[in-house]
Amino acid sequence: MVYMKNCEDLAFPQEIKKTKQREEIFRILSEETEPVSAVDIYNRLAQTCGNSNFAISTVYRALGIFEEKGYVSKSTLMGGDMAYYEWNYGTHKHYAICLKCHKLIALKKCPFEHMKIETENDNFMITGHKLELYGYCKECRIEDEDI
Amino acid sequence: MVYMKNCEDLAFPQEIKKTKQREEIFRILSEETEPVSAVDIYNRLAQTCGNSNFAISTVYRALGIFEEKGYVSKSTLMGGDMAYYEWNYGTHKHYAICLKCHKLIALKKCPFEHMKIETENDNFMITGHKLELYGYCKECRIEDEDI
DNA sequence: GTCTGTGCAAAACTTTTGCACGGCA
DNA sequence: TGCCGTGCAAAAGTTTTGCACAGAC
Repeated sequence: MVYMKNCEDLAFPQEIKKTKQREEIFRILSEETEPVSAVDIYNRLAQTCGNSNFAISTVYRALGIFEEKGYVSKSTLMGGDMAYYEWNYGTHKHYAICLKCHKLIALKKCPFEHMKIETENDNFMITGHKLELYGYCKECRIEDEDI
Repeated sequence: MVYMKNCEDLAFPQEIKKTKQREEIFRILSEETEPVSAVDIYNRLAQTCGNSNFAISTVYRALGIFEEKGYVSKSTLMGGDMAYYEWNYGTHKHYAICLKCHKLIALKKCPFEHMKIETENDNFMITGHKLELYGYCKECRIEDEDI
């Protein structure tokens, strides 16, 4: 995990070789406040750089490197079949996902920060976790009073 | 969510039409104590019933129905690209996943049972959640002292 | 007959891989 | 030269879909 003092410190990681493509992918990830899929990134590249010389495999490969070095975290939202990627700003984030409109709402803080969790035999060393909440956002509850 | 008093109550759900294929899929799910993939189920069907007349699409369709009615929960473990399915015994389960040997270890209880979680605008109605823990199990820590 | 579930094959979709080329030290 | 990243196409793997048929009511 890479820790930074604040968002202004955000820069392309030194340990990863810079290329035009990786810089663009980094820019998109760093501008984004929500997890994005590889295809999202690819489409956004097509918009900004013309539908020119970017390959989807380049996106996957760059994301793979970023993830391997701990700069990006990968997750599968809503048990879906596509992976979403998000730049790691030191502290991780969790989301609540509206079951109706699929909007993501960030949690104020990680509920596990100071929590002790017991596994079956109490002999598991926990190093990380993933959490997703499901439910209904304010707007969807107002629209549909059954909820 | 379907609540049952205990495991002996476990029976094929009345609201779903019984077929030979669905009963077999149900049996495999109910015998299994860990999440299984559609392909796992398919292979186990091939073993028990001969490699005869079962189609993988039948497995997916049955799982889809079970999930839709709330009897089965689907998840993607370890950010992988395959979905795993598990029969819902009323109370849900969480797992700790060993990053080395990939073994699953069940949590003693859900850490969210009585927890209040705040979202950004405090206007989200939480109805469910998914949690995965990562780390190292006892055996893998002993084998590899670096951990 | 009607309805629903199924097997089979094909398609769709996400992700990975092989390979040749291009840029750069 | 050697190395690494890339584009392109093809492949792999998971999941879905179309269609005709079989079985139940």
